[in-house]
Amino acid sequence: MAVDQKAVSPVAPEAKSARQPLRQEVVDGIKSYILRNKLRPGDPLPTESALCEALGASRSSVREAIRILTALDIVEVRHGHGTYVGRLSMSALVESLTFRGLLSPDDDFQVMADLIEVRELFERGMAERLVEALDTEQIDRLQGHVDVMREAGAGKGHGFVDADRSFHALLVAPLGNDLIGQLSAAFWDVYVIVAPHLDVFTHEHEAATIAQHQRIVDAARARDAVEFAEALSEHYEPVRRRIAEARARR
Amino acid sequence: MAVDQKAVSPVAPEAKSARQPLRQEVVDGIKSYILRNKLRPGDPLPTESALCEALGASRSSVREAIRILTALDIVEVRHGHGTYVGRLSMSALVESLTFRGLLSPDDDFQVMADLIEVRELFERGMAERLVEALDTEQIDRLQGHVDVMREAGAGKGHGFVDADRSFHALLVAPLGNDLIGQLSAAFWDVYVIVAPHLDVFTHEHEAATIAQHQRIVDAARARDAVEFAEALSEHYEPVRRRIAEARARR
DNA sequence: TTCCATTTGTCCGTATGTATC
DNA sequence: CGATACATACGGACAAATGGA
Repeated sequence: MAVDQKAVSPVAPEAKSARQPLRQEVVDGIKSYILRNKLRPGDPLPTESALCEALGASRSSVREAIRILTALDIVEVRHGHGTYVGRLSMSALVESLTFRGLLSPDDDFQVMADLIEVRELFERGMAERLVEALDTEQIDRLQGHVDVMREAGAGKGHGFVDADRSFHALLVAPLGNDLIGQLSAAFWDVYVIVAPHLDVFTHEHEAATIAQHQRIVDAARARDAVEFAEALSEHYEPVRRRIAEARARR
Repeated sequence: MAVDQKAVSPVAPEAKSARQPLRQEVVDGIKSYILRNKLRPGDPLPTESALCEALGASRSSVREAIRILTALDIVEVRHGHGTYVGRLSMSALVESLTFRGLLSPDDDFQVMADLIEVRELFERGMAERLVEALDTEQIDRLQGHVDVMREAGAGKGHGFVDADRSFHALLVAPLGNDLIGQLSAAFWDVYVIVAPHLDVFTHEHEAATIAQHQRIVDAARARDAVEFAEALSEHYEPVRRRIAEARARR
């Protein structure tokens, strides 16, 4: 049915100083269009040809602008279907950090160590609030993830790591701070992608890992913030050690 | 002179499942090229035409791939000069978070509140380590930034906010965790960009802000972690309050 | 199922703007 | 100043994917 708004503004004449590349104007134009019409993730955007007309740019420029916005997950394109507002996820951060981790042959281990440290800071720094905020149902779901880890074992492979990822996602959820949850998940993704390339062995000792997660759940159920923080330490310590070992191996 | 390596790999035939768009293959090809040759930020990349030949793609596809990589700050383009390895900064995160903050008319204040909470967590959660790690010279430099804030006042405008930004960047620097510093700076940038659009007044009371920073410096000099953490609380509390007030104003 | 319209993906040729020598 | 190398931008053409008739 087509939205009835006045369409995308035709790009200001820009007087003399057109220092800015045209595609950047198109990027800003599309951003403004989304904001002006208060679109939400998933909402449809005009077709490429419509954007060309509205913004007075060639299809190449419009497409390059869309590519930039796609990389930032501000728009999402479905081949043969259309262009839509993106999910505004942390995908760009994951890509960027992953590449940084893979690139630096010197300090790549530092990148990994930094990642883990921030994740631990999120959980340990919020220990008091977490043992308060976690309700019984959430703790039961945490226990469920630990059980899944027990069943999955080393065998099926990513059933284990998926449960681990979900566990930590659920752990920080009750904070009500989406940013922490998304950053934590993003760092996890980066770690899982980069670690194998650096000979950092993840989850070599499943049994120990499971026990550490169990201790975290038990501490949460007991509402014991100190024990909770110590359990987190015990969980992150071997991760730090594996990174240090891999670093020493080089 | 041209680097003498075997050039970019010509994209695997990909058997049957060529689900992936060609530009994505080009993206991966350029990434691989950088990794394989261990290039560093600032190093030159092949020209567009060279990449076309090497990867067997048209200029359009190569250019769109470059656009994606520039959005992630993995490559950097200088018009009329060439293409280079990017700085791998957090620019993509800033753009993405900024847009998210501007987009959501409902929970945009939540995005801002989350940002501030993470920044405070970085500094408060590291309080013990910070008062240990900060040496006299660094504390003197912190004091210098506070002095700059005093002189700048409300007058010159961004001399004040620049000093504030530098203060917090320097504050977390001794942790030796670049990720924390870069995230903290990125969140600051997002806050400064988004806040004016939400009628969140930043720095309405310069005098109070200066006093709060001074208290942080004094606590660091006294190596008093508890006082240090309390000073940080006093500093972040009015920020949270301003966001809450703006939220209530809607 | 086939056919068809719509939309994005890819390619090419050309012209222009920009930086360096 | 011109010459060269490179990125920017345009417009047209055809291929591929999607969804509906």
